Amino acid sequence: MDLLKSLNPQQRQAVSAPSGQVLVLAGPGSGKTRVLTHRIAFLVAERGVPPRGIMAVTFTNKAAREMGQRVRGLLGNTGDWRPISLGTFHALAARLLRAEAEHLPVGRDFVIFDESDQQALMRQVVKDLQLDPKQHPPNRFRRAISSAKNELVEVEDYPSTSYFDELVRRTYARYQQFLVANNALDFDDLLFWLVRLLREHPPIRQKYRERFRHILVDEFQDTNSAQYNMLRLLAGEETDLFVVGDPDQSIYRWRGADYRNVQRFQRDYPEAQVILLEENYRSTQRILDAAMAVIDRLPGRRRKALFTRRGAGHPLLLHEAYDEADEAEFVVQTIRRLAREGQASPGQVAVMYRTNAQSRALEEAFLRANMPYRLVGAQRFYGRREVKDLIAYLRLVHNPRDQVSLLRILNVPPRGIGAKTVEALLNAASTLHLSAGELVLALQGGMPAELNGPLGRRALRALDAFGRQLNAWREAARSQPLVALIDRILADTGLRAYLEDGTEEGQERWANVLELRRVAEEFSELGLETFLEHVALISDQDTLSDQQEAPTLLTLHAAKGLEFQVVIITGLDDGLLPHQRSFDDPEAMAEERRLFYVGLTRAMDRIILVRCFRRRLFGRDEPATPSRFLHDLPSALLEGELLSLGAGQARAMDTLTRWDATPASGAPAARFRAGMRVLHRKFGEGIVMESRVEQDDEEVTIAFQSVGLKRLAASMAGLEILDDHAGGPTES
DNA sequence: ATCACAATACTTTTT
DNA sequence: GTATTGTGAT
Repeated sequence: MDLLKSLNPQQRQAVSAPSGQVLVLAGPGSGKTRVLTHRIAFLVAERGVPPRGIMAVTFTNKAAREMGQRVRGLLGNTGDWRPISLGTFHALAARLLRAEAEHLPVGRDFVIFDESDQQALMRQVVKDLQLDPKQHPPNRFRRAISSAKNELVEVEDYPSTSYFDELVRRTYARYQQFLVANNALDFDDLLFWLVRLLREHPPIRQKYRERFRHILVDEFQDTNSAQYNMLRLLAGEETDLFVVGDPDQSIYRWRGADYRNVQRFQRDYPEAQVILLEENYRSTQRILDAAMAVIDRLPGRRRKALFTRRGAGHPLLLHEAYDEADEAEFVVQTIRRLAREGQASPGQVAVMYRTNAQSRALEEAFLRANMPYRLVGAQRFYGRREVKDLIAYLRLVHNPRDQVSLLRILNVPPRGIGAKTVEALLNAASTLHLSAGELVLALQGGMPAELNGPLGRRALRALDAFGRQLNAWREAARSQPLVALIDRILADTGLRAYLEDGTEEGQERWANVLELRRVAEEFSELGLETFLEHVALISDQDTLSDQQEAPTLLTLHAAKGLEFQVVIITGLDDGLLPHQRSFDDPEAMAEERRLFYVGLTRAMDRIILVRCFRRRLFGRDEPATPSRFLHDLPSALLEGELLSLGAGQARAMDTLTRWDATPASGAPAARFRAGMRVLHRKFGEGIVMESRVEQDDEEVTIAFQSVGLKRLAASMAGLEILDDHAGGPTES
């Protein structure tokens, strides 16, 4: 039949495999997405499976959307079409949990806490338990609890084998209490609670087993323990389970993903059919050879012989730049050149990097060259303060028990509710056994004694006014479309005037608010709850628009599942890729290697690798050495000046060690020198340890008798020179 | 209560 | 280089 005609024998075998358990181990570019979409279409068209009975789980929402479109394309839009359930584990869990909310400690209107909400909550926990946040960074607890949840470890089961673990145990318990009080679940809870629900309520489990007779999972190597357990619970004897993955592309271990789920699957389902896809339809052979040279150094894996019929192709190009700016400039020029020579249009080029911070230099170069670009990264938008603020308003309207959101916006823009007032409010709320949000809502002119006592008239009036607004918004949420609610909030709070402070930045902030409003317009029919869920579960990849004819800038992680004609990987320095934080952990180093492998295998025709001698890290220039992964690439596959001890390296060393006494022209001469005795109006007397001339100021490090070492900006500090015993010019 | 500036601490990757 | 917290002045 038509569906199978365009496939190779292995793909065909997978697509038409009998219902049961199927594990497809697919190399990069082997058409695994095609296999999945064809399998779904095959089930519907050939086996007569109702689309409603199919659950397909992808890694990102974008992948889910695309898969839906592709399946629709294969089936044609005729007939009585009902949408297939497609989604990510988190979106799926959120949906099922809302449907079964009576079994949860939170209401069906729960909100989803993202990482920054989790952090805010954890700060409250640490404060509540009277721990010193300096000594016990809330973030460490957050992380420990997150991995515990991913491993399905309950609070009671958390080991207390060390002092730290004991603290985690305590914070974990309190953190969960706080979440419930906020009527909120965090990312990890979504999975954890669903597993619990399915485990403890056989009727519910049975219901979904009957509903979803076919479950398909993409990117199976990046599932974590909770997800795997969820899968096992959802799949009964009768379920057709079809998972696709590539252990070599597992890059989310740090988030709890465990590629050993692939082995676990084979152990748990010994009958499962295993199908291998090795033929590559994406890359040229040189690219595959390079990728294999990198990945084959990993021990204990099943080797894949990747091959293609696309021919040898171009060698990989290696370039060493001087610094980040130079690196970025090279990237821009290369894209220009490729376009000029007709090799690749800019829209077919991807620029990849290990850390988000690296995008800055690149963006600057693109802006300077007046070249448009697409930046993948939801953080950039949804992480912005003003965007988060507006979302917090909406969340509070939807769920007044959300204290994290309440505290976030209670005084933004300033409305006369300061720290004292907040404290009194929280105390009163806990005495009255209400959430702070509910208390504010209940005020309506009548003040309980708990607030009347400690607070002055002005503060009471401010709280009351806010309560009235919040009530009005809740009414608007019930009766009016989402955008009307947003407009009402914006008008009532005067957010625009607050944001637009006359600076360019202020304009941009307001523009971001409008952009969020525009996104909300698309959710007018779906409503507030769906909108909030969307913004909570949105992924980086989701922000990649596919229309523009511009190069794509993205992290290597975000590149998973994508392909480009030309891939430029920047920052191939040791410490960046592999990242320094992975050095002492072999498993983490293996993951860095797989990450590089993922980047390489995104390319269809060309790979360009770039690194630089000096890199700005921590705001300071540091020398960099070439990535150790570069040494694994056979030189036969490479083109361009060789790394390490080439002429360039010698030049760099020279630059690094040369004594340069003459300050750059235009820079002010240093006023302070090591050894000087100086007087500071607050810190008193001290001795200058070091002085560095910055852009148009001087950064002085001074040892004070009173407070020890301080680093100050000379122009701000108001230093008085007592005497000048300095020996000579100080240079770092 | 609010602002402005200064010091501090932290940046791997993200659903 | 950035986000958040802390401090002193108004």
